[in-house]
Amino acid sequence: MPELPEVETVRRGLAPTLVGARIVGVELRRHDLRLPFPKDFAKRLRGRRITELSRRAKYLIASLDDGQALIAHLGMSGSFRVESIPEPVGAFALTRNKNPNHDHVVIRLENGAVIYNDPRRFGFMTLIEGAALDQQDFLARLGIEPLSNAFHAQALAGLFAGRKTSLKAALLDQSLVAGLGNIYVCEALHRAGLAPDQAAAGLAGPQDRPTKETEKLVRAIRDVLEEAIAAGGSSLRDHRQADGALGYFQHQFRVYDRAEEPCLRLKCTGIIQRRTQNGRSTFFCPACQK
DNA sequence: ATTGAGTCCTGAAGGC
DNA sequence: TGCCTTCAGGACTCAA
Repeated sequence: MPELPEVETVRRGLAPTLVGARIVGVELRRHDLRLPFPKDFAKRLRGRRITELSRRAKYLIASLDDGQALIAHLGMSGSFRVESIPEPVGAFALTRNKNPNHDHVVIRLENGAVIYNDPRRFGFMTLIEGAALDQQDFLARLGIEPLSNAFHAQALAGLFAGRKTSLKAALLDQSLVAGLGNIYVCEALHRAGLAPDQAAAGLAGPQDRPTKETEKLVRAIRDVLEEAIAAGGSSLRDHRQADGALGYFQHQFRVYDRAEEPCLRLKCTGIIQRRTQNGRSTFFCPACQK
């Protein structure tokens, strides 16, 4: 499931191919993903040169030379792959085990193609005027970028103040901190030694001043995201890097998908538990997460 | 305003 | 073996 580290991995993988390249054509194999493609999507992209490939939370943003921006969200199962021309007709060697029936978008460049594949179609793409980027609803609603300087204990304490919801639900709320998903929230909470079901407001502390726990949580989130990016993301189900390589951070999970296995914290003798919280699986160690 | 439940989708995994 | 059911989850919409 692409969360921030996976999207960043995809960005880094695609950048050498996309930045500076001209789009010679776009082929849509269906009219929508989770959302419909905007009107004249292919036509508005054709002939444009990509000037920059950036990321905001789990969104990829390709800036174009005419001021437009192509926004892509990978949903749960979206991935890009790069193919160089000539594309082998009828050959499946380069599809890397992906069902070509789920190749929904082909972006043709002068010297190759970038193909978007998404079995579950929870992703989407849209095209907006760059000047309106910050006003786009789904981007404007996003909270703090967790790898930015704006993400610090004081800010997090302010966001959590007065929240009745659980710590885990608060961290999954993209309007507070943007880019975390189920896996990295579980991992960060374990690293910080914090129980997922405690009230988020408790992390705000008196006068909304950050507590030691808030400081720990900020560090844990940063660390786990940076380590995951360095590992090329986590390959669960079908996340791969743009060059088809697998990320390997899943081997460093300490709680996610480890129910009934021993806690990996030094000297902790707890057993990892799985519980459903807000309709999502939460993995945690009841012994060392308080 | 905040919060939680329901929804979309397909492939993997488990049960019989 | 194979069919059937259940589950996974990001982010939207809706309702309390």
